[in-house]
Parts: sequence; C-alpha cells; structure tokens
Amino acid sequence: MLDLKFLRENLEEIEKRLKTRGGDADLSGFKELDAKRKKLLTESETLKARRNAVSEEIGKLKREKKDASALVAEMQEEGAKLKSLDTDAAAVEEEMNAFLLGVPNVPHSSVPIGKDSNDNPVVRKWGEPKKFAFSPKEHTELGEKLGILDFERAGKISGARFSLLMGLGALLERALINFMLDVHTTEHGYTEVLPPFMVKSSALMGTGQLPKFKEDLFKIEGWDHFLIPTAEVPVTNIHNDEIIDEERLPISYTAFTPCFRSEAGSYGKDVKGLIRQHQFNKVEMVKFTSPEASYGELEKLTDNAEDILRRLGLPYQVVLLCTGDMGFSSAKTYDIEVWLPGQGKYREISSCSNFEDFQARRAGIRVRPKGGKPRFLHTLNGSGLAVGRTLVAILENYQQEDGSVIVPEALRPYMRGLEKIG
RNA sequence: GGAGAGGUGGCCGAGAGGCUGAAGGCAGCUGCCUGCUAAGCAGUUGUAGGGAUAAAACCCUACCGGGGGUUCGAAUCCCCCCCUCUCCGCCA
Repeated sequence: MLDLKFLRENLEEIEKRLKTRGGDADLSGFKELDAKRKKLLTESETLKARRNAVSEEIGKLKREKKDASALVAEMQEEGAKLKSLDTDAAAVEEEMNAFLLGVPNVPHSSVPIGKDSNDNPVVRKWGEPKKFAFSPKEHTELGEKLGILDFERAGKISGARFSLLMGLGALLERALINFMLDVHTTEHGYTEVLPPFMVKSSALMGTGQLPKFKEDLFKIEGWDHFLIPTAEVPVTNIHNDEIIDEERLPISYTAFTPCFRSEAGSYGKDVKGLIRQHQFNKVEMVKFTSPEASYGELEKLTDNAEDILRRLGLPYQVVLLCTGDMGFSSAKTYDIEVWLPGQGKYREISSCSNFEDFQARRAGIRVRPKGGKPRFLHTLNGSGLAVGRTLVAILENYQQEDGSVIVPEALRPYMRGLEKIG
C-alpha cells in the first residue's frame, strides 16, 4: 500500500510510473475521492469539537448542581446530524482504503521499463550448460523410469498438478530441503522458522495477495483461513503490528514450507511434470531491514539463493524483471533461472524482491530508530530455492546416458553418501 | 466443547461515566552532578488524520483487543466477535 500523502503529493508522477507496469494502474478517481473524504472529515470533526466542548460545559454545570437541560436538549439534536455524517465519512474512508489496497507498488528507478518477460535483461550468468553426448531427457521420463516420480498415481489421489515422490525421490527432496536450510542458517545468517501453513485473510492482506488475487489461493471452506501460497505470507507477518528497535535489524528468516496455488489461468502451461503444481515445497528467505539498507540486502539475498545453485553445480542466469513483469507488491525483483537440459531452456527457480515499505505499511511493521520516531521498515523475500524445481534441475543436469542420475557432491551427506540414483 | 480470569502507551501497571491521552514505575531523550562505570537530581518523551506555519510553536479529531449500542458525554455501562491464561473434557 502506498502512503496517502505521498500519493496525493506525487499523483501524476506515480500514475506515470504505474502505467509502465501495464494494465491496472487507474488513479483517475483518486482526486475526487480524496476531496470528498477531506470534506466529510472536516465537517464531522468540527461537529465533534463542538460536542466535546458543550459536553464539558454540561459536566461542569452538573457538578455545580446547576440546570443543564437546555444544553443537553440542543446536543441531542446535533447528535443525529453527527451520526449520519459519520456514517458517510466511514463509508468514504473505507472506499479510500479499498482503493489504496488495490494500487500496486511503484517500481524502483533501477527497474527497466518493459512490457513482459521478453524485456527482462539478463544481469549475469553462472556455469556453462553441459553438452550431452546423447539427447538429454526431461525429468518426467527420467523420474518415472527410475521409479522415484509417479504422476499417474498422484492423479488417482489428488488429480492433475500433484506429484508423488517415491523412495530415493522422496529422499532427494528431503535432502534438498535440509541442505538449503543448513546453508542459509549456518553460512548466510538466517534464523530458521517453521510457520503455520494456513493463514488468516488479514495476513494475506498484509503481504498483498489479498484483496486482489483471491482466485490464486485455496480457501478453507467455512473458515477465514487459506493455505499459504508461499512462506512469505506467514513469515513476513511474524512481526505485523510491531515496532522493532533499529539495532535488531536486519532480521533474516528462512523457512521451509509447502506452498499451495490454484494456478488459475495457467491451463495448458507446464501440464506435465513437477514444474507447475498445486502443491510444492519451497525454502524461503525473508528479511526485515531499514529503508536505507534494503537494496544492499536485496543483492545479498539474491546471492544467497544463487549460492545454493552454485554449490549444486547447476548453471543459471539472473534476470531483472522489467516493469511489466513484476509482481503487485514488489518494487524490484530478480528472477533466478536454472538451466534445464531436458527443455533446453532456463526456467525460473527463485524470485527475489524488495517490497520497500509496501508490505510493512499494510501489515503495520515499523522500526524505531535510536531515540527517533517509528517509521515503516522494508521487507524483502526470495526463494532459496523452489525445491521441486531444484529436483528437476538435478535430474536433468546430472542424468547419464543409461538414465541414472549422479548425486551432486554437496548433497551426498544428506543422501546417506549415495553417489548415484539408478 | 464446558467453566473461570484477563486484554490499557516502547514495556510493566493503575483507573470502574465528565476534572484522563490516560497515575506510578521501567526504558528513552535533555541538562546537572560524579576519576570511569553504576547510582542520584531536574525536565522531557505515544500513534494517526486534519488545520495553521517559511519551518516550528500551536489548534482540532480519533485511538485503552476488534466491531456495534446506550448517553449531552464511554478506557469505564450493554451486546457480538477475536486473542491470551487457568481448570475440565477430547485428541496426535
């Protein structure tokens, strides 16, 4: 959510920059709404000031045992007027709030202007895509032949876009989770958390998934709860409505959770395999920083995610999302894309974003500078990494001609020393 | 699920219709004092919205878990909801 004053004072500039995101940045109704709000507020406050003054007078008269009935009668009449005025004011306030909740974040000045993912510049690459002496297979075929992935049975249980990991596949997934968490906690300075996998709507409001993107979520029937689409939601909301002393920043959390997404509107995309699932595992990194430090921390956080890929020996590239391809709440986002030989392309495996104070304002997360006034802090998060897609990348990058898969060295301690699957 | 207790400022904690934005304490800030540290003394310190101003000072409004109600006036009375704690039941 943008700051009301900031929006009021920079309306044209903000509108111009939001337009670069494409689509939904319509601020045309704002001026009128803002004026209406101000008018009602001023009227209501004037009446209230009067009421307070008269009430005090009445109190004084009563204490002196004098007659106050004339004033009381007068105020009874005023009361009705105030009540209707307040009803209107509350309605406008709510309208304003709903409006603000629907406005996306303003892209940072370093974000390139563009229409869609084709306009995302590659900012760096690591590793060389391996040349295979044979035609490399996709993970689906490899996994099914090895008996570690079973999509058919997953379908019987849960339908399309679910997966069933068996035997060494399940172990590999678990190994990846433990490996990632260990690296982030022991080497990158993150504190591990294991949050709830269901959250209230207010938490989703705080991080920006609600109110606009309800159709992407799974709701628990009869409850105000949703399955989390990412650990970002419960972990960022750990500190909602808190004021954190500045010397405690930055705060860095890492969390493993399953993630649940309806994938509405993705029909026909990635229908096969582990790439796009209704349920998948992810290790997430979340940071709370001072406004001054957030862009430096974004670079660190992105590098922390890249580090996992480097240790696993998986080639990747980092792209900077252009204005047209960014998420609703983000001010700047890097996507990390891992090389998948089976598909012959780079595919997203992590998304690292700085939200500036957009989420903090919604969730009420502030920092108190030493001796100063509280202000909203900055929040960041990134996948470190999407576990299922990492498993795909390992199967495809480490496949051998006979269909077996070498276990990357970094993972072997987590795989009972196993060097090869199959 | 049943029974009780409770949710007040950065924190602890009083207040039980008007004189309360809220005593007292802690913490913070400023000054004094003191070889240093600690202690002591005095002053000061909530958040948000609006008005005023060159900027302040200043003025108004709201906020005592959330929402509604009663009243001229609500932290205080009434109703609904949420959360925490204790006991009982149930359960991994």
